[in-house]
Amino acid sequence: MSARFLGVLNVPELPEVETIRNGLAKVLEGRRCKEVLVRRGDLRRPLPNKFAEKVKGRVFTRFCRRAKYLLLHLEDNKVVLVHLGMSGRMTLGGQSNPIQHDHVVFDFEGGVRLSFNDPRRFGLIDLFEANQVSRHPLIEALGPEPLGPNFDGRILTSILSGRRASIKALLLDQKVVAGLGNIYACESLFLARVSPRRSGASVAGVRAERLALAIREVLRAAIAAGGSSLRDYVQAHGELGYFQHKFKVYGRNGDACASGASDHVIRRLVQSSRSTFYCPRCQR
DNA sequence: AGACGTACCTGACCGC
DNA sequence: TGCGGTCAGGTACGTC
Repeated sequence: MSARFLGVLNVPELPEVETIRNGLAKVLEGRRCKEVLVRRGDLRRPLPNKFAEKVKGRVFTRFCRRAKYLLLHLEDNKVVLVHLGMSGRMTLGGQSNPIQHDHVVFDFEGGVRLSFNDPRRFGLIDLFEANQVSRHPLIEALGPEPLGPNFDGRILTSILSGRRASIKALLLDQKVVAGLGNIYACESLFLARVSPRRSGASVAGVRAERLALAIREVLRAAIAAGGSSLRDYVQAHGELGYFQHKFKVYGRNGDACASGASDHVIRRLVQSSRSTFYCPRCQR
């Protein structure tokens, strides 16, 4: 098995984490971890004490996700929580020498190696009891899972009610909707034809319904794209080329808007010191 | 409470 | 070729 990235080229948001979860589960679910090597423990937070000793020898039983968090369940009712931050990747390969920024390396039976690689070290790894997942400080305050069965315009309206900040800033708040980052927040607002400058409270009723549907559609499409390249990857055993698909507005300042209207141009603006890309004519 | 600014971190990119 | 400056953004935290 040649080393290759099971990671992302841009920032990992919900769809990327879901694709990684799926890819890892296929290879690692039910496998015993034989060895853990911590090369750098000073991530966004320090690795838990004796992390390697506690994970070594355990079977990884289930691979789950909440928002942008990976939850890797162990046989002894513990959970390894992984957040990829800005630049984190999970690479899956054989046991060649670790490369730069491979901070934690897991060797599984069968000669499979999982590496947590994160140049900026904005990511983190934690370990705790499985029955504490919903009470974990990083998980507890998260907003609704946008692909969950209860996420719709009604619930979005109630979350946004009374909020005066811009809808764009609010979509980045993980307590409002869990799992969106800058890219899919922009893409969702474009698909919903909602202006990023609107106040949260003004997104209600039909408009909130449109936005909720758009968020789900954008995330589903991205996961589907990730899944299809995952199949290519499994067949080809090469490097993953996914998440290269074109975004409709993100990073496209000055481009023609996808609506096709000749006078519609994508613009960039800065909100909460983050870039927003949108079509001022389509999005109201 | 919520809105905002800043820090964390490093690779990529640009201009000189 | 190299060097310094700037930008990118998820999240935590401090401040008003």
